[in-house]
Amino acid sequence: MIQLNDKKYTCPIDFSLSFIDGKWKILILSHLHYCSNRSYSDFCNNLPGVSEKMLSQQLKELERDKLIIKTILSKKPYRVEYALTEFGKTLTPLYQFLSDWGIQYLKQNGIDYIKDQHLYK
Amino acid sequence: MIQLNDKKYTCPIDFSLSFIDGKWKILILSHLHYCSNRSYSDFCNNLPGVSEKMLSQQLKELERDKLIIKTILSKKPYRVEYALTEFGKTLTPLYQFLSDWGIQYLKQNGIDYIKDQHLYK
DNA sequence: CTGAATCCTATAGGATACTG
DNA sequence: CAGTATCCTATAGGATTCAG
Repeated sequence: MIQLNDKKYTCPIDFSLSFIDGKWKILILSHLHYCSNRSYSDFCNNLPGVSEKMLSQQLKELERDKLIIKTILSKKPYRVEYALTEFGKTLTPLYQFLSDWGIQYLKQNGIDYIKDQHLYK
Repeated sequence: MIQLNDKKYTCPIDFSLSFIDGKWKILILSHLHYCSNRSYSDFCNNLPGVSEKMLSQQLKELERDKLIIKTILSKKPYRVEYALTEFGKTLTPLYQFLSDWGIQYLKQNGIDYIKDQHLYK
């Protein structure tokens, strides 16, 4: 049992997972990976089904864990943008793998995501 | 929006995640990766905190998704063993990365998991 | 030993309305 | 635009007991 900051983890993987648990975190991170500097509403529009509550909650946790950083662009009109930190970028192989793995498996099920990407908007 | 078998996914990553969601799946899979052919009670003993309900539920889903396979070793006494399928092994980079990433980050927090692994049993 | 079945609770998560 | 706050529900998940 690993202990760090009053929390316990059964193994390193369990520890890693603690950064990316929650329904939307990996999707938020990967969106930032493929398209950096996104606004709050960008996420709303590109994460079908996310509720505002979850979005702001997960964004806050990701920010707390230093995986993303929020920059206030202007006070009025109030504008912000989110981006991956250097630390958040160290998870790049994760997004990449999950994406590649999914694409490959979808292909075996007759769905060519790359070729027909425009269909899946 | 990608549709497959009556389910919808926002992107390939979302699709991949559908195989590994649930609190214990990745840990179960990684345990099988590092130590193949485990029995039901092996999991009970090596996944601190897992309830029997969750364990059997997640094992069943993993089996349904063809990521693991259950072999009945003997009828009486009733004995089984679980192992990764070839398909399940295609997720190996995932376990590996999450493990490496966690170990590295732990190290930066003064925890040398490799060297002191015996302490974390 | 390997689970399935029940029952229960906490929390994840959604919908909506509101604020600077 | 970028969130908060509130209220509500569904489900994840735990504890325990039972069964082949």
